[in-house]
Amino acid sequence: MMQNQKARTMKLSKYFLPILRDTPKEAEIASHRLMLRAGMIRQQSAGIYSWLPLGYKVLQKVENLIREEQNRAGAIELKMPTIQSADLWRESGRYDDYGKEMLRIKDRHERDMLFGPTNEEMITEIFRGSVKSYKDLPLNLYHIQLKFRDEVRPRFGVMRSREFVMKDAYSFDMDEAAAVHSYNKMFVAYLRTFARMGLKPVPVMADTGPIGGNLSHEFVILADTGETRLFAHKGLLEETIPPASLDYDNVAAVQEQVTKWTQRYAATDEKGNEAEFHAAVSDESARIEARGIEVGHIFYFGTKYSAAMNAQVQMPDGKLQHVHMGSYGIGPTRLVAAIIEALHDENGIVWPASIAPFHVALLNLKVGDAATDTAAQEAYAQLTAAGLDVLYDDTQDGPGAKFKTADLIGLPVQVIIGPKGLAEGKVELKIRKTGERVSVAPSEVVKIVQQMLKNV
RNA sequence: CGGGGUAUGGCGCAGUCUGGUAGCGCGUCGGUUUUGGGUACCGAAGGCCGUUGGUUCGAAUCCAGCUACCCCGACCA
Repeated sequence: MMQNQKARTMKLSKYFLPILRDTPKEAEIASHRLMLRAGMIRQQSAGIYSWLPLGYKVLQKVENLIREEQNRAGAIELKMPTIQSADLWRESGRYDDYGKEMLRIKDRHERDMLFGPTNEEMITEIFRGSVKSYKDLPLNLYHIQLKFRDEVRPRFGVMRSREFVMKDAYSFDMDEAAAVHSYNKMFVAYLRTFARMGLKPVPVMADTGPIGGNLSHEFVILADTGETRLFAHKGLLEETIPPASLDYDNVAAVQEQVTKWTQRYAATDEKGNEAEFHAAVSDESARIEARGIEVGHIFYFGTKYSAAMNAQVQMPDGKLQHVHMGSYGIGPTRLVAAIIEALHDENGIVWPASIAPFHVALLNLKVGDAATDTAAQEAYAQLTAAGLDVLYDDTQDGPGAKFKTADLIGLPVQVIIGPKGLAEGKVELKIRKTGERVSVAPSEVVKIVQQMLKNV
């Protein structure tokens, strides 16, 4: 508990935050530029990145928020290895199908191994070894783990990297109807996950690609720099997110949500086309033809893997049945970039409070001045005691530099303590997102900051 | 994999055409100073100029090969 507390708040002078003033030349899009400038990531080789402390903090918050919604929807977390045996993939037939995107390696005994690009085979192997009865269904297992796909052309920083983090969940059901409910639960969980991160998710019909199957949706965040082209009804952007109180076991209620979110036309350019779109949405002003970033993808693929790998359960009538499966992916590393892409301004990143690396940037404008130091230290202690994550800029930098840095790293609320304000008995608070500033008495700081955080 | 480009301190760049042993801005470190939107000054550290080979008395610079990285197209979280 004590250690958690320590890790959550930080003095900048003791932190590792390598801010860059100049933009590295390779960074073409805002999120990549800002992540490098804010000292969140560092490239190690093409498509492979280190996550520096500030970036890693955000990544962990994103992962934890995903966890919360996966757990709420009934999925159960486990952890599978990154290195897999080629034999598993030979069983499903994908060892040869996957091609050069799969990183193949040999161990010291010359056995064929691989760095997993996904885990359908492995989870099916785990399932079939332990689950034998329909009574143990439904089951949804997930993990959050590094993946490696040897992309032909990695680009845009962590937006499309070769090594990346993926949350992948796998559902097992006794028949198609039950499997669709499992699919629907993940559909709802995804909507909630992205919405809680301050995004407007657009679920679009998608191609099933090499994963296979016949029911699939991509969750896309609109952004000009996105690589997915999509056609969608504008109404989707105003649709209401399913509430946390939704009963995930209520099949009809969950279906109702999915129906609401899928009744309007929305498809990627691989699945749909312009003519079809225009026919479906006659009102031109209600059409969105845009680019977006794919942050999640869900599939129902029936018995494709369970049949290939012989994963069966015994049914009530005593007969064996191949289980119906689905898989559900979110890319937390890409998501961090997508959030920045969607939420930034000319001064830097604008984090939503739910995933901000710290809640508060505390700026001491005159380090070394007794009154200012004392006031800042007090504010630091009070905010920390109130359970807020604080990054206290206690460096010797001038005020200008501190303001620029604070705007760049985009913490939701800035608490600004300087001699001018203190002379009037005031501390200045600034909301990063709106730029709105208010001056308050030092004793009010915690209360007002908490109010501000509720709205961002 | 096809097309285009780049490689010089942590970041951004100049120097290459016209060979003579490396420079600027920012950052970093030490000090002084300053402090309400990148404060100023003094001092310091840091680069076998991507790599291998060649030409030459001498190569960051000329020639050849290789490698890495970036950008534009087909795949994905």
